[in-house]
Amino acid sequence: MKWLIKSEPNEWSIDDHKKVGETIWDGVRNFQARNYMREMKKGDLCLFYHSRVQKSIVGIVEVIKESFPDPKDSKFVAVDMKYIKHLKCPVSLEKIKNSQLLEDLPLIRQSRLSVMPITEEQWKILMDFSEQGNSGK
DNA sequence: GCCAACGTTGGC
DNA sequence: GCCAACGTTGGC
Repeated sequence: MKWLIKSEPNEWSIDDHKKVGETIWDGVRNFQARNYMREMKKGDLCLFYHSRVQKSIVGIVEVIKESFPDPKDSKFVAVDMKYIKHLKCPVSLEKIKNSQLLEDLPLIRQSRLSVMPITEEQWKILMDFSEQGNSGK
């Protein structure tokens, strides 16, 4: 499956993730997001979204270890993620909103959800956007 | 920085 | 088990 995960770049950015390569993805404190994380499989790819400050999808990471109890709160779960790459051009929230093809993305529908599944079709559209440029910063 | 939306908590 | 109060997220 494919996913989209959010992070505030002030707290954890795609650049931080690039530096360390592989790291734990923890701190998710929402049951719906947790349930999605439990479904993540090794090898699944995730879009990395910067919330608040940049509001753009900026890169791709890969699940390298499936869900295990969050070390800080065992009611929730964490996974391990490996940095794959930055997108050629970030895909802004504005651009996603303007695309009718993506209006069903939970990112639009449910702005507070921090982990969400992405369909193959949505993934493909977003990959196209990331190649096109002029997506704004 | 504000505040709407929404998830969670806790008193009843 | 309901729902008001509270806390947090994240777009604007």
